[in-house]
Amino acid sequence: MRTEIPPGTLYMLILKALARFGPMHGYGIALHIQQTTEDVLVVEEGSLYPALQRMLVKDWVKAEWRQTENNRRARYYTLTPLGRKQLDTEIREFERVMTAIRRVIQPA
Amino acid sequence: MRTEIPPGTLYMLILKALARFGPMHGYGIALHIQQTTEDVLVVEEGSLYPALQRMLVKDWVKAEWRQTENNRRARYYTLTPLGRKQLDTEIREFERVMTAIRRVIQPA
DNA sequence: CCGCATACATAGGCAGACTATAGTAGCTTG
DNA sequence: CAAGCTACTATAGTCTGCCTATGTATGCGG
Repeated sequence: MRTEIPPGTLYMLILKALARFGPMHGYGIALHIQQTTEDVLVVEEGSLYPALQRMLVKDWVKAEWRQTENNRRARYYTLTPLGRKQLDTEIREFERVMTAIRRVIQPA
Repeated sequence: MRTEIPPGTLYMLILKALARFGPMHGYGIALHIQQTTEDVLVVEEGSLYPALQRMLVKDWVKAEWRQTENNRRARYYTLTPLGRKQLDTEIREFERVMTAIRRVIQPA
């Protein structure tokens, strides 16, 4: 059963994918997330590409048109230093909030 | 530093509070969540009361006007059987999604 | 050459939380 | 005993952020 991406986690997932594997194109990022989570998290195209555009503006990633292994045109995204910093921030914040939620739903 | 309630988790937090402590009024629920999470999660009034109204309609809770310990008028909410079932479902779903996210951000 | 997978992009919609505002009533303090 | 603070409920309107739907283009396998 697939789920929507929990609001607020999309940037983090994308940034992390780029941090792990270096430059990737959008389609590849989506595929990676879907496969890593065994289809639990599926990033729709209508979510992904607008998010990548916003990330370009924020200077979290930079983009470059290249050829894929399949000989197609694709836009490869690379994490910038600012993007890496953002990733750290988002992961820390995520952990903080999840810890808080656990305190409510799993009392000791 | 306080955070917004992650969208999709509000019902779960409210339901869990009622499951733990039995009937509570809205204000008490909000206070409980805030204190349990050491001010990380603060439920705004404009989030809480509309949520409780929706939960009444869905028959997850029932409500009853009573006096508080401080001798004030307040509306006490009680979990219904359907509400308890909903809580179980939401917690399971939450864990499933969090596990998926961890697979992406904390690769083994 | 047809169908499918790959790949990017945008417009518009909707859910769900927030901000702002409003009101009532009991306690507390000077 | 008046004023102000706290407890408590409630609603209208806004905004953020992901989704649905749609359109375009191209390479490869049968």
